[in-house]
Amino acid sequence: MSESIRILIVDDHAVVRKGLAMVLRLEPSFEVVGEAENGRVGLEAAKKLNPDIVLVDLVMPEMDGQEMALALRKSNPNIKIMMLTGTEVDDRVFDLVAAGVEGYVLKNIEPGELVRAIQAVAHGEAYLHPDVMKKVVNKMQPLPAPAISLTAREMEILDWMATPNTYKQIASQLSISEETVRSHAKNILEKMKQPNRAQAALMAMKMGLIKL
Amino acid sequence: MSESIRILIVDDHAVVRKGLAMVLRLEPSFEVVGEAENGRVGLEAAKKLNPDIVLVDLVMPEMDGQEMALALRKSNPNIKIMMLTGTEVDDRVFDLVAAGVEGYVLKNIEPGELVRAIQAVAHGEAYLHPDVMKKVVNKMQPLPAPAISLTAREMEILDWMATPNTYKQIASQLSISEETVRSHAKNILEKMKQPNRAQAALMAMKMGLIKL
DNA sequence: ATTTGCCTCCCCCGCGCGGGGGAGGCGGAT
DNA sequence: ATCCGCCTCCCCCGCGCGGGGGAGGCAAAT
Repeated sequence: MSESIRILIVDDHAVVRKGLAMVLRLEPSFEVVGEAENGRVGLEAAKKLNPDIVLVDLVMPEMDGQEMALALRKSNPNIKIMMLTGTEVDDRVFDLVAAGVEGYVLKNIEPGELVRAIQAVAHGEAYLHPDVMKKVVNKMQPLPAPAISLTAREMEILDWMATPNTYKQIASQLSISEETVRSHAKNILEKMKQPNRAQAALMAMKMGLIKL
Repeated sequence: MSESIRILIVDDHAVVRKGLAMVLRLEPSFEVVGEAENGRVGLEAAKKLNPDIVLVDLVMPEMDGQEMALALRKSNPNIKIMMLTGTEVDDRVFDLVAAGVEGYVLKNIEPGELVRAIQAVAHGEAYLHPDVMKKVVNKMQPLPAPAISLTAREMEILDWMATPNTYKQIASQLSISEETVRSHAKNILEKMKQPNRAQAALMAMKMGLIKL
């Protein structure tokens, strides 16, 4: 807050760059330090200028925003990345947030909101457009478990089946016979329609049945 | 937008309830239709009043916000849930968003922001406090891969190791000898320091090395 | 009181797999 | 021209595990 926020704008349309720059310069605490017309140029500019944050258009010729974001993340992890796209939420957003992109806004955002978004991201927060956030949150929700009803004991065994322990080891942990564990395991595999421990464990993880 | 947003407030502190109600009534499009002092009461009130959205304090006696949210989600999935907590972001937030809670704000939120958050959630968007969002996004990022460098071929084999196929089947798919697959598998397990296919597959999934 | 679901325990068989060894060809790096 | 990483292929051993049986006890539901 004490120092100004140094911004680099990367977009293939000159009009958009100029427009963004104009809007952002209205904010006294912002300093637009550079512009670039595609990912390749933007990447080099970012390395030279070392801005606090880069505003990157997702769709660009030569090198798009996705590639640039991944590359920049590797070379300069301290530079925050704010992704800009059209009104549609792209599925690439998952790869982007997974890659550590801090911000994601749509181009129809209101200037005031954009300013707040940039401030938030520059201060170490994450800012995702509501639509994007909703998509991300939805993605987190475990898949609709297709009618798999395991008993409490079976859930417990399933947890253990996702560990390196052998059935014998699991048995001694639970103070029951190995045969009992094998019995439960058989029922679990049948209920889950999985051929072995490995697949059952993977399926359980996908459905959120077991902790990661 | 045409109709007003009907709100139910659930918090164990009367002062907080009154304060919230007062703030929210200032917004003409809001209608506070009820208050409750704990989850159990709030749950019944919600079923009777069928509000558009419930503001729920996370920590309450008798039945806390988590329990209430899960129960309400089951009985009335159409009612939006906005969780309120102190200044600390609780780890339960993961279970909550996974359960489908649409909103999560801290109590030090500014009134104007709270109004906007409620409007956003009521309109079907998701609103998470920036700190919460950051935590959630971080959770999505694959764990920092601790220096596991697999060759291209090994990555390919690893993918297959996460499937139900036997090494023999994988071999025939790739048109190589089963022995070669076993060879790669041995190297992979050693590099990943995992005792078997199952653990390697789970680890690969956690690290985002393989698709879900 | 009978049924039903759940947990418990037992036997046998075959095979997929982990772990140990070794070896040859091929391409890039130096 | 030599070295080294990668991919390829081979052998043997032991055991963990999947799949097929069956059985008894106990509590809740009916």
